[in-house]
Amino acid sequence: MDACKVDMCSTGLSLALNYYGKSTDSSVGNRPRPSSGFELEISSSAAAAIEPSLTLGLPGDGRKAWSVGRVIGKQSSPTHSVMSSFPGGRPSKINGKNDEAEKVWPRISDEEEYGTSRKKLRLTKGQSALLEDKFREHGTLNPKQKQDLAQELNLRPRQVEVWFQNRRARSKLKKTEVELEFLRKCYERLTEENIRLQKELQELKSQKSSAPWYTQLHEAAPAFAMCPSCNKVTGASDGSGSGLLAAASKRHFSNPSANCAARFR
DNA sequence: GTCGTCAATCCGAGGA
DNA sequence: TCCTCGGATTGACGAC
Repeated sequence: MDACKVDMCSTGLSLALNYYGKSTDSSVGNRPRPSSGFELEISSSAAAAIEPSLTLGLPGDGRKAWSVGRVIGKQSSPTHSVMSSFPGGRPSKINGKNDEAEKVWPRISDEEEYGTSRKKLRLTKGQSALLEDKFREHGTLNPKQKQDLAQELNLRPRQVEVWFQNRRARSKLKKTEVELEFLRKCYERLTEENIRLQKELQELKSQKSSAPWYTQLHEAAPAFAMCPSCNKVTGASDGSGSGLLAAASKRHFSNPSANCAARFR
């Protein structure tokens, strides 16, 4: 697992972007648990207004335990073999090149479904376009819609189902990539902000230590205020702590993660 | 138990 | 030859 982490000392915030690499090992004997995706972890050491820990996991939901690699040459189960869409001996090309006229809703006959070699079906542009349109309308199809669409495209319902399944998976992947890019940018912004705040804090600290004693006294004044009605000297009413640091952090840190979080809404 | 969906993976086709 | 795309398979899981 790769991870990058930044501690925002001045704010008590800690950020970690974890990447869980994709496991390709699908050995049956010692089944690993492939888990892949990105996870942004925002945690706060301060028991303050920020959520103690926020984890954004991508893309797996942890539901899947593992998957066993396919056995080459294995015939699929009866239910699946009926649905199989790699018919043996089916020519994918005519005269070495796909003929557009022939490609209009190519039909696969039943006997072609049980062949030995695995030929890849390529959907025509028209078929793909229609499938895309339907996908934009609804990400999943009910059995009736599936049947109708299959009929319209001259495909088997199973092929339509598989197409939607793959389409969902790939669009999710795409979305994950976009989110990852956003999180990276967010992370970079927060890192820069953190560096800037640290620098500013240092400057303020050095200013404070080098200032004359009466200036320091003046800056500390908010801790002791005069009540306008009773003219008595009292402690600061909001109890928000010592002037310099509190003011500085109030002025410069107004929830830096808010901008990033807002964009997820 | 059946069905639908998902994650992981395979693997043929085609382009660089 | 390598890489990417995309259609297909498989097994797990949840809902019913």
